[in-house]
Amino acid sequence: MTKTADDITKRTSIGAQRNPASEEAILTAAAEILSEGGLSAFSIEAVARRAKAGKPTIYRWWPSKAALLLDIYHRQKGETFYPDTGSTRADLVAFLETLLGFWKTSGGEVFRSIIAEAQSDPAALEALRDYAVTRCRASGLILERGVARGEIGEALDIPLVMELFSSFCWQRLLTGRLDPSQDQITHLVDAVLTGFAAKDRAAQ
Amino acid sequence: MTKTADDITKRTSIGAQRNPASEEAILTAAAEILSEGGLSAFSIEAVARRAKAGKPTIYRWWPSKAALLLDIYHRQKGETFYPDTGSTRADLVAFLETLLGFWKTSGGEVFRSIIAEAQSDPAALEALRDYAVTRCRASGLILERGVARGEIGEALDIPLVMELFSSFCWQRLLTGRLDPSQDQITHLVDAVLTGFAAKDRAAQ
Amino acid sequence: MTKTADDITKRTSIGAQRNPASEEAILTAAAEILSEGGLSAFSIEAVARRAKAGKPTIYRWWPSKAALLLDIYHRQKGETFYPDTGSTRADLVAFLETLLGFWKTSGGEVFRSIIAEAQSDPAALEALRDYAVTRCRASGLILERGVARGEIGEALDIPLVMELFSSFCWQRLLTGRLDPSQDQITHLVDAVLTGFAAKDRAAQ
Amino acid sequence: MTKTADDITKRTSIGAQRNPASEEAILTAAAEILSEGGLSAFSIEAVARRAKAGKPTIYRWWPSKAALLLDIYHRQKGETFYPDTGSTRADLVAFLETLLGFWKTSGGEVFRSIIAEAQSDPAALEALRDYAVTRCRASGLILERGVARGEIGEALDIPLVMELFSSFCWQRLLTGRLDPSQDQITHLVDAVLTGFAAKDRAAQ
DNA sequence: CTTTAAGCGAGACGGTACGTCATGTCTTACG
DNA sequence: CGTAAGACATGACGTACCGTCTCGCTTAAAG
Repeated sequence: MTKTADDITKRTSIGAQRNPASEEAILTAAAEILSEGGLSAFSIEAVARRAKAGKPTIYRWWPSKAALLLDIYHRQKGETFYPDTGSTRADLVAFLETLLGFWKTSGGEVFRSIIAEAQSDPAALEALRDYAVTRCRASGLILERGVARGEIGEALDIPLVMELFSSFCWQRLLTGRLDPSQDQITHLVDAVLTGFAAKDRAAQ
Repeated sequence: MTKTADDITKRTSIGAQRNPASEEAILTAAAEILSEGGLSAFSIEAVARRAKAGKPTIYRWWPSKAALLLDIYHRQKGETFYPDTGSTRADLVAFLETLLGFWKTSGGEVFRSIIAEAQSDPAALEALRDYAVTRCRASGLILERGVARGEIGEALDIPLVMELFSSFCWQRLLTGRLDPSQDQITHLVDAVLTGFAAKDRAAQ
Repeated sequence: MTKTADDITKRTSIGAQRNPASEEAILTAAAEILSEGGLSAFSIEAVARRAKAGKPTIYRWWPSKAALLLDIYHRQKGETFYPDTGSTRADLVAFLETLLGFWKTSGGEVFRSIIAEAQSDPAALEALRDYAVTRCRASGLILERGVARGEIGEALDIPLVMELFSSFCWQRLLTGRLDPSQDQITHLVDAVLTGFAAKDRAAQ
Repeated sequence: MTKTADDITKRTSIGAQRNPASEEAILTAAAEILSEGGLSAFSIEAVARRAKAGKPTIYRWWPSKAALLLDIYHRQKGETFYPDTGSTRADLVAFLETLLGFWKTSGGEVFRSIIAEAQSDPAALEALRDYAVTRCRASGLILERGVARGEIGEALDIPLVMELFSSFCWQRLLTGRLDPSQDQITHLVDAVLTGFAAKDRAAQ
């Protein structure tokens, strides 16, 4: 994303249809404001000012602050791939590292803003809930592959366990601790994967 | 807490010292507003109005909205006990159920407001981080007892694992899904405790 | 001015331009407050409340309380005419009576508020000074006609003398004594016009 | 006025009576604030802060801001003398120059604050009115001497004419134009003293 | 080939909340 | 009882955003 919100010449209506240049400018401006000043600097006014857009234009297409935030997030995230190394352990470690890494570099500010916004906006809450559930199901792919390989028992509630892992990332994001060591991540994955109940008991 | 913010007659200064009646009235009013209208209804103005207190009185003692929220939370939470049933599994299940239950009935609205607030207030973020770390360490008691009993290996990073469990609760709180079934909780505890890697592999 | 600030139904924006209905409502409300409660009741908040206008709308168009007061005064005063009876003496008497009369019935409260405000607001002070100087020059017309008629010598510093007469009115306004008798006014005009130095000396 | 409000060591109650040191400190502090920041900087809070006095101490002895201002003014003004040069004209010129000069150097800020305050405080208005009337009567001494000398006819309403002169000074004070030239003052005095009606008419 | 209808920027509108300041009253602790 | 100190309820200050509105325009599609 090399171009910024400033490189407009003069946008105006292109007829009775949504102007992609305005949409572009608004989303870019919004993302910039968020990354520069955080959620507290993020207001519809500020976005409109920066994007040189009218406020009604924003309200026309995004009913709330949260909707705008969600749009920014999806545009930044792009496609999500779940690496397939052949090992559930490695896949899980990669999953956690990728997510935390993405949030650390760019998307974190946006996503934590979405979560914050959802706490006072019921519609945003619902969107967030749907998103979270969907993501847990999608990322379950990692464990499903493990089941197929016979690494994991079939009785496991896969989305529930994936929720556990993603929750850990959420909590780290929300408390500003996105930098767990490589060791911590592998330790965590190992602990959950093999269970931390003493092995002699498991052998009983 | 049977009495509400309304049962004051006429508060005034009691000299050059903090008036406990005002503090009481403010915290009560704040808690009521939060539980009735959620975070979006929660403003210093509204608290002052309801508590029949002056805004400066609030700002004098609570530097920010977040500080007020934290105070409310601590007052509602009271002492935290970690049940000791003699079984790590049962202790963990009880821990999760207690936390989710507390959030479902009263404290949840407050705590999710704190998290939201922390996403735009650096000081609140720090307070939240400290609180989260402290709580994970404290709740580690459950696993420490397990280690002492020989149920759990000594190599385990206890706070990290407790973080996992509490994160799950956070995520449920933040997505408005505080009602996992009893089964889900036990399933989750079992999965993590015994590991979900297929047992024949563990036996290898 | 028969209609009051209350007879609005529902004002709103009429586009990116000043809404005359709002301006009207604000000025009317401000004038009413001033005449009912005096300067101490006059606050931007109170005006906004009564005019059912937003505070920012007031601040957008009137940078200060003083600016608002000046606007009210000009609107109340309307055009100023200096009667031409053919006699300087009669013109001066009429001038004083008209000014004192106007202040007694409606404009006095406004003008003394402007003077008060100017004592703590440099911009208002400047506006007041300009106004005072301009008015003294304009009312000099009365004496200029006298000069043209040969009633008054040409060497007289006309604005300075008019300042003297208007000052008298100011002082009466500011000390709440707007009711000098007809006799006092004529006595004053005569004293200044013919000089109060004993006539035998003038004849020397 | 060499000592300032700061040279206190530690004032406290001297028993059940007014503490002169506090009174002194309060008046000094008030005068300093007024001369440094003008009326807009003048508040009971600020005075208390600077004088290191309790607010109730101020309220106990001065019922209003205006009372405090009046006290400051009287203390600054000291005794008033009306020079007696043997010539009414010279006496009047000296009177105007002395008054304007005093206001220019020190007392002006205080007096214009009193006038401003009186526009929103009925009690202050009354005090100001009484003061103005008294002063006009007292300064009438100048003209009374002229009458005694035969310079001025006996029919003149002396206080009314003195009001005219003092009004001129008030107006200059209130519009921030305390620097009329020597010429203007003498011109004014001459104009009023000898009358500005053309002499040929007076001779008719 | 016009009309029409929607989108656009701009920005004013009535509001609400912000965080700060001053008001005048009150109580305490001390002398 | 007078004092310094300072907390209290109240309410105005001036600012920032909110979400809605109308303006004057531009342009693609419908008649």
